[in-house]
Amino acid sequence: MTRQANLKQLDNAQIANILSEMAVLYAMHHVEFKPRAYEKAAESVAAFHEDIGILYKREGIVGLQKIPGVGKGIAFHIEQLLTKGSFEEYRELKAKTPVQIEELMAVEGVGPQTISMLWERLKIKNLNDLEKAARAGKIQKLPGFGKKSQEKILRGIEFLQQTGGRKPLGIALHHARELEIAVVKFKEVRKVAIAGSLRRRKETIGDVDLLICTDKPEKVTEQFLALPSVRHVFGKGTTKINVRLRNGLEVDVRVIPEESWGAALNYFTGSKAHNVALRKIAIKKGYKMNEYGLFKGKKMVAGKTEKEIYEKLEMSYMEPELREDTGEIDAAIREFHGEKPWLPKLIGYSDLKGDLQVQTDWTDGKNSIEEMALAAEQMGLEYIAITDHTKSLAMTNGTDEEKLLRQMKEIDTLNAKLRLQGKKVCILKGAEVNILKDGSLDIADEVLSQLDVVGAAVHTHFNLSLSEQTARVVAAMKNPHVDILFHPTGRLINKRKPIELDMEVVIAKAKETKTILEINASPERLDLKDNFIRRCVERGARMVIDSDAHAMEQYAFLPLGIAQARRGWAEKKDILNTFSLKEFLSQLK
DNA sequence: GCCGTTTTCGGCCCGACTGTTTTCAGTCG
Repeated sequence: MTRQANLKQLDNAQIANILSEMAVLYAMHHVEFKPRAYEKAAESVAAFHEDIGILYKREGIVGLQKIPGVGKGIAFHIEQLLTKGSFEEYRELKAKTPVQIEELMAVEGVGPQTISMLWERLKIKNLNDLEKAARAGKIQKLPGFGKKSQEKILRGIEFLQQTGGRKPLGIALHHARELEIAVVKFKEVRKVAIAGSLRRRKETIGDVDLLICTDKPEKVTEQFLALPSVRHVFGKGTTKINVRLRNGLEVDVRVIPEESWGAALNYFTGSKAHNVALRKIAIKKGYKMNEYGLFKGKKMVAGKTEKEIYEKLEMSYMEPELREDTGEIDAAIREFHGEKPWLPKLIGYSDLKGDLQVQTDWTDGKNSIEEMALAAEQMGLEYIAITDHTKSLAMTNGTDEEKLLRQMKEIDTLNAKLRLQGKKVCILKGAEVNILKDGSLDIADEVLSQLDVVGAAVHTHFNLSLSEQTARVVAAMKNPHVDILFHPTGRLINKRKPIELDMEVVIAKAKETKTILEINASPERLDLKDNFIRRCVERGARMVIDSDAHAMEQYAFLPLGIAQARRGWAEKKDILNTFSLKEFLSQLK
């Protein structure tokens, strides 16, 4: 079993990056069909629910071929990546074109053919070279290029340097909704909708797709371009405009006629993979499908609503969060024909009854326990757990045993006061206990046993090896007082990588020890992320969705967590804080 | 290179817009 030994530490994201580089390299050399094959494989690897290295250790090359879009050829390449860190074709192609593909591709408007030309003619290898060449006016002299292409490249580089490309869901959603409100006020606008990855609630957003339904496209585009929030116009046509807002967000606007509303909504919501799969099915059934509708010959047979399109294709309606071509279409077809397993009945956006991670001014929160409780009641919650940080997290003024006991008394007093005032919200005694390097906790069991709910979390030693980190977290889950594992992978979106954790083991142990895994809804965390949530659902491990609020207004994070749960195919029953207080408490250890 | 309600061979989604052209390639979603 040579494959057991000496695996290079390549994670899914790194493998996906190399496969996607292969796609570009083949495209640069005008190889047909391979680019799409590699790109598809890269997407599945990036979204795969398990660490591919672990999958390979367990099941070998045959296991790798279980990844959608990965056949014999690419499985072999992945094996090479895992065992040797590279593979022949990759080395050869890189030798021919030794350029920084990922950073060049990130520039808006730059694709494989441009990169190829830049290398051949100007020996441009990276973003730095590109910027210099553009500033020196060398790009506009290339065949097929001109002054405008050169300026576009410079703007693209500037944008990348400012933003790093993608914005967290929470921020993009907020800005997009403001825009939606502004547009809906235009007189000639009949309907507005946010589409794209934002409608699917992906954790980060490249740009906003805004659909506008109107009979007067010229007038509406004119009004839109005159909005004070529009800073720069990249392009405008009769049905499509592309702008950058003052807040840095890039927006694609499509103007849609009423009869095509559903087709356009479907088309621009994506994902691309979901669309491609739908269109293939449409073709098989003798239709043609585009953003204007579903057509039999020249006759439009559906398009006004998404539902009627799906029905014509003999599938049930799929919620936007499911549309990633990861099994939802098969499930929708089965459901339409009355066969199981059906699509999940996703947890709804108003299904949460509690929040199990709330910090207060006892540590690093902004508001008092009482303020947080009253705000929770306003949000329609029935219970919250106060989970201030514990002592080993010195920078947050963490609580020790003595302080925790005092806080418990205060919570008793407050609960009594709230009852007298006729309030319904109940405050649970909790803590966000630190998991120390060896998996033990920084608060004594005797005190933990007096709390209603105990959350444990990793806040230090992020760099342990896979086996050490997994063992550490499992040890904490085995503690009979630990009810919830908070933000299990510790990642910060666009800032900090997740800790090395064997999630298959963590999920199995969570089930075994009756430890709940948290979906932390804080916009910078969204941890667990969607693919792990889906794995928990499949394995029957239980979860909660928490805001991790450090201030009253942060309960508004909860819908972001619900969105991730929906992307992970979670139903109400999978998320324990959809239960009433009594039911919830009965589920704890 | 992948994949199968047309298939183990022969296909592989579709349209808008831009820039530099004068009929189209490249990029994007």
